[in-house]
Amino acid sequence: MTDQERDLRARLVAAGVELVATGGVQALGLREIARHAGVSHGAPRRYFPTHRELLAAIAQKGFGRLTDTLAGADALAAATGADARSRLDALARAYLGFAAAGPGMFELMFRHDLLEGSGAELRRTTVPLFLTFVGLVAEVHPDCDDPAAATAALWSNLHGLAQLRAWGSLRLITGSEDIEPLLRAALDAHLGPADR
Amino acid sequence: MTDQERDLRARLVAAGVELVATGGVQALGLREIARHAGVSHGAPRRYFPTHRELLAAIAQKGFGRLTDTLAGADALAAATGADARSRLDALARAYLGFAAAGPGMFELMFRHDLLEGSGAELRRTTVPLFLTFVGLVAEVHPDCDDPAAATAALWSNLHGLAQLRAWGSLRLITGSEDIEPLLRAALDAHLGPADR
DNA sequence: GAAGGCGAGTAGACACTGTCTACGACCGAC
DNA sequence: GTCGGTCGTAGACAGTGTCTACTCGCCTTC
Repeated sequence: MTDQERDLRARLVAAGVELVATGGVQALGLREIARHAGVSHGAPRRYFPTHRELLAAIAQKGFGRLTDTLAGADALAAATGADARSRLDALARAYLGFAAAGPGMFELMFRHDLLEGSGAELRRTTVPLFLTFVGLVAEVHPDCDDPAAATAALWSNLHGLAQLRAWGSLRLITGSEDIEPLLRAALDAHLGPADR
Repeated sequence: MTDQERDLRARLVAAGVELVATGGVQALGLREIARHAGVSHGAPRRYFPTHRELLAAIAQKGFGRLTDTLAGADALAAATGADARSRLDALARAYLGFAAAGPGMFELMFRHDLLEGSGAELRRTTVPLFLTFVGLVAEVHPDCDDPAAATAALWSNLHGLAQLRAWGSLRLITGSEDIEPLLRAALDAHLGPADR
């Protein structure tokens, strides 16, 4: 039994991460998480006064993993001597990959009705990451007078693509589940065509 | 007492539309909708076997209104002799305006956990509208070999912007709630800079 | 006109949820 | 050895969505 297993707080969060991966957001009932962690339904209250605070902690874990995923992808791209455009490409794919790998967690992370109050606090984790995004965009568009706006526009496009796919709307609209041409179109639009 | 008030099915949907506008998705409890419609909690079952089917009907109303809103905005723009680019501009603003005017309904419409099964069916309403989008994009980009992909990319960007704003992430990232520069950046990226 | 059938809505039960409160077991400090 | 505090348990409570009688009023039919 590791320290992490001993600490109920961490155990509850881990149980939530596991549950949301297998059963989606609706599997994240307070009692269900407690059961999965092997404690009674009243136990979580000691660490999380309310159900939402527990969900927020689980989502926090998700934001941490997203940050790690993106940072890892960017480090990998940078290590191979990729230019800014290629690094943004890698980041975008890592973002969409994260959403596709854990759609339940991805949904939780942006369900502000479940995280209300702590939502903005949580997403603060991704701000430093956003700044590296901005730096790369500024490198691609040296003459852009508002790189933050351009980056936010690109960021929101990735978000939209991730959710279009999660909702299964891609097939409805384009007749195919393949997100690749859409991602390429989005990146080309925001960053200019890739020179390959 | 109008016909609509007499027909409980329509009355329940209307109650849901009203509730989601004032109290958000979490106000859409089955019993709460029934109360608001002035009937007992068992009554909806006659028309909607399950809670989700009632929610789907409410969301359907939302998709209808979105379609009307966008069609109205486009008709207005077209009537003033606007070119394709300006019409897309108007459509984009109408889309974001719809999301901002009724964030609860907008959230419901894309909560696939609540609408699962009927979600794709619902969104089918917007497909014809999407096709007019594609036509306008093809007009702006006559040499584009995949206008559907380009349109889906633009569409997803608008989606992302709407949700970034709904989550209050704009201030977090750009330091301002103003979506205008982001919308402008997105439209410029996907459609080229406006010639004004 | 009376009787039977049927559809619409009511009311209660059921299992479940999140929250709250009282209780008990444990453990280190004095 | 006893006290105090922490941690988890167990039950109550109001609320939920679903399911199942049951009632009432209307319409058809004889």
